[in-house]
Amino acid sequence: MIKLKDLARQLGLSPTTVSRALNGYPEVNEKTRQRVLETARRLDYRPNASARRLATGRAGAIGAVFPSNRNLLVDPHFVEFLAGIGERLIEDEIDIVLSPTSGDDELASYRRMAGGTRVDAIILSSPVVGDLRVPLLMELGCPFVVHGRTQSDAQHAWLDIDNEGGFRHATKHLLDLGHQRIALINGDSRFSYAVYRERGYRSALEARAIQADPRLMASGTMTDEVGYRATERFLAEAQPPTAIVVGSMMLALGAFRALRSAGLVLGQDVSIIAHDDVFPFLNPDRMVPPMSTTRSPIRAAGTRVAEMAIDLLTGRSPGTLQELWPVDLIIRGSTGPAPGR
Amino acid sequence: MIKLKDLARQLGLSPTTVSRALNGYPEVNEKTRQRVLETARRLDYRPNASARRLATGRAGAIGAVFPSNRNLLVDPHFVEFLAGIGERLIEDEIDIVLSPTSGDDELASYRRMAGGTRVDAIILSSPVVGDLRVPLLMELGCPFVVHGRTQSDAQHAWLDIDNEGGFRHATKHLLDLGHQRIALINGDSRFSYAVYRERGYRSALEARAIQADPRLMASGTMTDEVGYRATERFLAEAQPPTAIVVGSMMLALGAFRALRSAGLVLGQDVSIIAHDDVFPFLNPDRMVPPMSTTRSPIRAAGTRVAEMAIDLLTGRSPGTLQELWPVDLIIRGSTGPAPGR
DNA sequence: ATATTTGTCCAAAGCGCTTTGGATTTTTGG
DNA sequence: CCAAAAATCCAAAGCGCTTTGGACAAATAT
Repeated sequence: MIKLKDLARQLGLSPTTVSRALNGYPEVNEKTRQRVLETARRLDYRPNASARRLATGRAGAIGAVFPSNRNLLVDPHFVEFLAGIGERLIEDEIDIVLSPTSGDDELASYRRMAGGTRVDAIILSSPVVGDLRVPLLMELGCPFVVHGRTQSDAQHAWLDIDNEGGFRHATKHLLDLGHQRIALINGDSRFSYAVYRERGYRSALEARAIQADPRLMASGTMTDEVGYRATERFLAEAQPPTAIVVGSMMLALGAFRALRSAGLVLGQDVSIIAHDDVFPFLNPDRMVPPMSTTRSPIRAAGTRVAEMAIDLLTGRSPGTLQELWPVDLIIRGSTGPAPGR
Repeated sequence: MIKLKDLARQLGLSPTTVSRALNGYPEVNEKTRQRVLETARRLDYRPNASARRLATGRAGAIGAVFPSNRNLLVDPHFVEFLAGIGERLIEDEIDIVLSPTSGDDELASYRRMAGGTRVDAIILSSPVVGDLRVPLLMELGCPFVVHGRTQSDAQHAWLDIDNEGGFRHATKHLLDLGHQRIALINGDSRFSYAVYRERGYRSALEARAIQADPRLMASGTMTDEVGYRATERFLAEAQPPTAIVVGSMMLALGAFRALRSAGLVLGQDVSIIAHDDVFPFLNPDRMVPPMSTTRSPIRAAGTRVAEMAIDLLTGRSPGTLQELWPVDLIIRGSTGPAPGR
């Protein structure tokens, strides 16, 4: 393994000059730089990452905590989001450092990451209501970006989608189609996005002076099964819903399954609008009937969040890095007018 | 951010002694060690990771390449496997460094990881037939463990499950139940595990002098959709199969869906045995009917592979780190005797 | 009693890179 | 043509830790 000093000796130059040539500093003759670059390539020189990190004080890595502890389920949303992060970070040759959490000491994982120059910044996803990680990271003084919002007033960088607006819009659309009893299958209510979504749902109903009915509301992990059971429960009601707003495509698959079991036709007997985070393996357009969705690619969010993390490192203040992305409503075959109208 | 020198001054000791006390070396008085440990905790001392890495020459991290490029699909298998890795690595406070791949220069990602002390070892998953990554890593001299096998004779560490045996066993079981036309829905045939599985399937058929029928064989990405389409195709045959061996639960879900669409009853008209990598969100026991499976938790494999990577770093030779795990066959309600028997 | 070992601790030399503060040469301006 | 400015390069001092090779005192052996 060749090192900088070797390379310098090889070239008859000082390590200083070689380092500068390699890192694009101006105080080196262009001809020399080319010579250095060429020789470095030829000798397959790879700078020692640790040494560079120590000298610069930058880790060249961004951290994320692997939330595999939460009921042992590795959320595909997180993974897709991570893929988005990766897409951006690779451009700057920045690594992703994953710190898996064992058990409940999730905060310890963050503490470990933030301390000791392991990473330059941390990306935090799926915040819960009153998330303790945010104050912790603020206290530790580690730069971080949140995917989602916390209710705290802390001035930190975040990127969120307009969950409230999206769900209000979806619910309003169903109301416009004449639906009166509209159910909600939400994500786990501890997560702050679920709170915003419920808020949007409720506000659309209230605008028509409709009282939200707890018997038509469910929440849980975003799995097929939860969607199935919730829908089953709704259909057993004396007055079952004619439309359902659903928090994810996985949940919607379960809901779809339950409808079919009950002999009901999607888009006719019951309408569904589901939130689509856009997974490569789950295309709402290719379903039968195609699924109406509120849409916001979570992968793109990851890419942008990574970008924001990089901005943070170049000195931008966290307060100026806050974005709320709109959510599209895309109407397809799974929504229709309320039956008998 | 307090550093070792500060801590030493604070304690009236030399940095040497403090370092040794902290790292558990014997040549330090037990009382002194306690005093150091206590003060370190009180002052919240966190050693600089880069400095330590530079001094020790170890990165304290293990690398994995994020295969998000392969048709943009982040495989849940990979994620669950990663979770298993994390489970083990956290015990030794070892990070996972994820290097996302952009486009087709996957090899470049490996090269980048292997060079420059970024990681101490690399974990390589889902090898394809004639995988180029293996010779590359051998050439680069970077320790690595493969999850799966390559057909090469290279003496490297690997952990694989007995895909061939598992699928032979499953197929044989169906034959024993009187099934004559047994289909196979396999994973993408470029992956070496798919090759082993097909081999197992074929050998069981051949043992009964049955010719494998290409019209009853399909392969592709492990998604619900692929499973659906493959089954649809099988059912359209003049002589449709009465049983299907399936490469994953996702594929099986699609197959199940197709059977239902065709008005067929799972476990009666058509039997299915699917390979179960054990996902927390997909329980074959809770399906209706429960799904018969060949079972091998991929998460546990991750944990063991991580362990092997650690062993590799403590000097064990790669050739002694090769394990083939058996695959259980678990019979549930989705398998029954061949119809009319 | 002295010689040897053992237990504790420390000074200083790295690890491989970046970066500060010149030194030396070349170019420019008057 | 000479002084000032610009261009080009370098020596050496870190970055914060680990580790080698003692130093010194206390315990043990001779």
